[in-house]
Amino acid sequence: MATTDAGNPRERYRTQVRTEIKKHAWEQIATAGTSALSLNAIAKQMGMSGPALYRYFAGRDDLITELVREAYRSLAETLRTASATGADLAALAHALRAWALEDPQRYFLIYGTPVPGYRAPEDITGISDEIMKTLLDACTELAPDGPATLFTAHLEDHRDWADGHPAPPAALHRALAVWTRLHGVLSLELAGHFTDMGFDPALFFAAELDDLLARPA
Amino acid sequence: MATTDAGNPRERYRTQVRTEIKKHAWEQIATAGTSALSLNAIAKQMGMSGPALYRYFAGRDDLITELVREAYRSLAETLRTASATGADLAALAHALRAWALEDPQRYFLIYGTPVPGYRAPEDITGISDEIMKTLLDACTELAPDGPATLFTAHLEDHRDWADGHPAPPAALHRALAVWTRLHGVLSLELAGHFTDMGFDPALFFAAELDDLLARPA
DNA sequence: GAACCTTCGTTAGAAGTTATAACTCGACGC
DNA sequence: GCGTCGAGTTATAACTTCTAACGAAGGTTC
Repeated sequence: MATTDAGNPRERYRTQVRTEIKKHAWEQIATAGTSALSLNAIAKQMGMSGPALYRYFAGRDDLITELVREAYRSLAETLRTASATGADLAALAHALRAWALEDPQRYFLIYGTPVPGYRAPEDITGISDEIMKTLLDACTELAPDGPATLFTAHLEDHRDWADGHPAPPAALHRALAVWTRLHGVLSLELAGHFTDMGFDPALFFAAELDDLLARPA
Repeated sequence: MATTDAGNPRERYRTQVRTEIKKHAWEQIATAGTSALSLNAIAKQMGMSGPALYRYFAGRDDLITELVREAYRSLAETLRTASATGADLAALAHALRAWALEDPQRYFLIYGTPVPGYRAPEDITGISDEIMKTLLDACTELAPDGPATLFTAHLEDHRDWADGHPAPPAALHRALAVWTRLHGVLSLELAGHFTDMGFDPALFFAAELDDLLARPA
């Protein structure tokens, strides 16, 4: 929380209003979805009228981008602290699920339907790199090596995304599998595709996780 | 295409205009995303002004619901014809991927970020049941039985969603795994999370599929 | 202390959206 | 021929984002 609140009282007030705006924005998103986010409604809730918000955000897109950044930071921090307290891959996965269930729309803000033209700012991709790094750490720690397959051979030649991480190809593969499989279960659960199906999503998530932990590749 | 075009010329004109509206809507969605869909813009493209569209759709939500229905129907038909031509699970998976790549926003219309309050009409869940049925068929055909696990035991007691399908628990589990894992890879690929990572998404998809085909559980 | 200047919040307004109401016109059945 | 039904129109309300111009209140500088 020790974000740069410069001694300047003007600046301090400014950041405080910004965070209050974002707080209301998160509430709106959580209840009605990102598409229903309205600057006017936020302004009304804060007792000030319309265009005042443009002193704090360049526009709707800028606010949403800031929320995406915040979501990425929150996820990265969640996984970082989990990893720092000696969590293995399984604990990391459960931390991810808990974080996602805490606010499904926040999860979808990161991993949900993209807007065709939109390209995330550079600093955001940096945070996503950190997330990938903690995932790669947990995967290399789990099983240093594994059997070579067609895809691990391909990854050997295309490991730029690992950003110099010393993970062996099998760990790279496992990291990708963890990411996509957990996202597969999680996103469909959060989207409500499992409701009325009868089975327990938590058990299915655990089963997928067990499978990821057990297998060599 | 043999949808009920009643002999009534009035009715025929009506359905033709409806399909033309949907055609323009699909174009808008494909290029700018569902959130950017504008009834006004569609009307302008068709050379008629604004409120005329309300003769054909009750509103924006009604049009989108119809598009969702159409997307579900398209996917169900794609998988049905693939299955009818003797396709196994692998071919089914590749048909799914081809269908998704053909129009990513159409895929996200079904499996993307949900609107918190929204509940799909009854007939749509019916189509989704058919999709699940062809998936279950392919899974039972592939491996009639498999080892009992904790989750298969749970599925044994919660198989209402299979809707009376005679698939053994292992096949139920495999169907769920196929669904969620392929969705995991596909949705992240379509959302652009793999761009700039270097590896080939098609190879990763194939690797996940191979894993799904090889394993007993 | 007085003048200045930056920043905040305001109101007014443009351009866009969904959606409703009321009206006109044309085609079809009798 | 005439009535009815439906399609498309304009007008209007109630929204939205966002810009422009203005007033007021704060801190800074002389």
